[in-house]
Amino acid sequence: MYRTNTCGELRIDSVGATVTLAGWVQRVRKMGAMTFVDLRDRYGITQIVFNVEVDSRLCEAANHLGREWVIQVTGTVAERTAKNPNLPTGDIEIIASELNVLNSALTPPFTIEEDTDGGDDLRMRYRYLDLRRPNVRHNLELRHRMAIAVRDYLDREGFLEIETPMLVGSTPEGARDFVVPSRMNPGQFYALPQSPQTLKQLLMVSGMDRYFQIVKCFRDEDLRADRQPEFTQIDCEMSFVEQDDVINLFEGMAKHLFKTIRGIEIKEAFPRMTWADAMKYYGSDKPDTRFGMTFVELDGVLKGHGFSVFDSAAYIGGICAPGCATYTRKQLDQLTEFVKRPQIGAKGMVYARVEADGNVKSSVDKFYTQETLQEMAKAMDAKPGDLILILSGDDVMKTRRQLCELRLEMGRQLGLRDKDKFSCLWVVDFPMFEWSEEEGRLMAMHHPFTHPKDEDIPMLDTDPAAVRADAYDMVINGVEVGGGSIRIHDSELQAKMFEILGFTPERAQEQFGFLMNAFKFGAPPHGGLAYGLDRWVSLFAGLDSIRDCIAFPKNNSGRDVMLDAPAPLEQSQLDELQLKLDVKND
RNA sequence: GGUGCGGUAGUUCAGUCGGUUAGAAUGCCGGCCUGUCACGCCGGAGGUCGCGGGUUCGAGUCCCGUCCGCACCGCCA
Repeated sequence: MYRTNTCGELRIDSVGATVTLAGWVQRVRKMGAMTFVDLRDRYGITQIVFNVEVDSRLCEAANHLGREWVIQVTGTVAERTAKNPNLPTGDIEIIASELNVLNSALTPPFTIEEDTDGGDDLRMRYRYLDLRRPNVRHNLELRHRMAIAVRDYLDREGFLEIETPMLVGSTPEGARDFVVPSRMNPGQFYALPQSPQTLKQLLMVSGMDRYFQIVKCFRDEDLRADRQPEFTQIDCEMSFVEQDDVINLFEGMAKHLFKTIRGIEIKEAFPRMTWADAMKYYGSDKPDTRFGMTFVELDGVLKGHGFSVFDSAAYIGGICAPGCATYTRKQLDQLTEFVKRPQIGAKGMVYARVEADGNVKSSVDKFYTQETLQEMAKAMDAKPGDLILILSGDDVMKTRRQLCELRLEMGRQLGLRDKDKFSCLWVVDFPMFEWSEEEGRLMAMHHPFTHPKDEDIPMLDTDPAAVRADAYDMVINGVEVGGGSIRIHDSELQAKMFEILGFTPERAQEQFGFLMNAFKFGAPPHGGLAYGLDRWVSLFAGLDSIRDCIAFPKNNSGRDVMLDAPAPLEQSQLDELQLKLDVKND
């Protein structure tokens, strides 16, 4: 038996017991005739004492232990003379009578502590050491607890967890596929699923009624702090439901997660905001609603006064930053620089302070009378001491996105984006399609299986761009944590959708015939939703990157630097697959 | 595909206007120390300044290229 107890469980009531512990050497403190060793495992840290007077040879052996050596210690639990209140086991220590080195270890390249000195790259290269650190481990423990809570909730709601294949067919719409060559079918390829979308719809045709799966999805697109090429979805689908049924059930799941994981009880229903309002008031389809500063459109007030920038603009919008009239010229210049950065792309920024006496002083005073400026302040509900920031542009959507960035930056500067505060909402009534400049055609905003709003179906023929969808996203603190839709279950409507998306009937049949054919065999009305598990965990753990809650993530270039993948194949493997490479090196 | 920031000791970083032997902290090694827990004190070792080229009497520092990392834009039905 390697151990009788873990390094995290012994307390004062065990004093006198003989125990054996095993773990990693966190630190050795030599005091001369006495040596302390902090022994660590997943459960905690326990202090081991070696004393020359008790056993000089044992103490000498302890003096030669290195960091991260794996040892086994037998001894007696004793009450400490000097207790450590920072440690759960801090009231006791083990007076060692036996020491067994199970394995020595090289000195780790970075410290295995709460705040490591290792950079991201090094941590990923030695991820197995990084995972020994308590905060990374806590994230994985949180992830585990969330997965358990999800299964618990969905099981009680009658959902079946059903696995769908990882080797599926490539689909043209959506993200790029990761492809897998088939040896038995030379020249042909599987694709890894971007999501189990069509398969879960087929499960509804099968009458499974309520399905879920905690499942890996794969997308061969560029990475971000919140995007990995393989990520985990809580994927769900239900039959005989309308939008409200799906929203209510998964709002219930969100509340269940908040309660069981964060101890936060949310009684009231999540607000619902139309996509159009989200764009109008926040300039984003995933607004951070932890704070206000919503957009006010100022075209009516500020146009036609001879200021050519505004007079020629298609959109003028402002936000009111409460109490920020004290911003210095330097701070305002920095904000202007911020919105002019290439990633944001605004041409400039106009500001106006509401002074203590109610007068408005702006950077464009020479174009506007005090009366007009007062009218603007009133439209924005600005009070003395407030600061008004205005952006304009000739593209409404682009300018709103720029103003969105400015709003988020102001929220950050004013400390309004507290990681321990949560603001949830549903964004609903997404447009069915969006125009793709690159493709020169309409693309499905959600996906091509999304049901249009019943009242908008007549517009499919006349004005498809105006059609709204039965699609919904859940947004928390500006993070899209999940989304879904009611699906089309009628083969003719599905065929029409492909036609609008520019598919020939032949190609639609070739790519999605299996689905449209299935719909002809009695498909129930159905809909569903997928939550992003990585994002949920990151949100609850307050992480800046989803990498910190994934055991073995990829780096910015999609590489696993520990495994050194991807990597070239052996020629023999290529031969077996009958593949010839033509790699361009330029 | 693009933009920005970064790459100097095992690690995290500093390094002025281009100028003598490239520093600090931490880690590592050795010594001292009986109540430490970020122990303390003394001593020591440790450098291809990412790589290649250029400018210069002289380059960690300036220029060009390149590789790598991070954040972002495009992209992500």
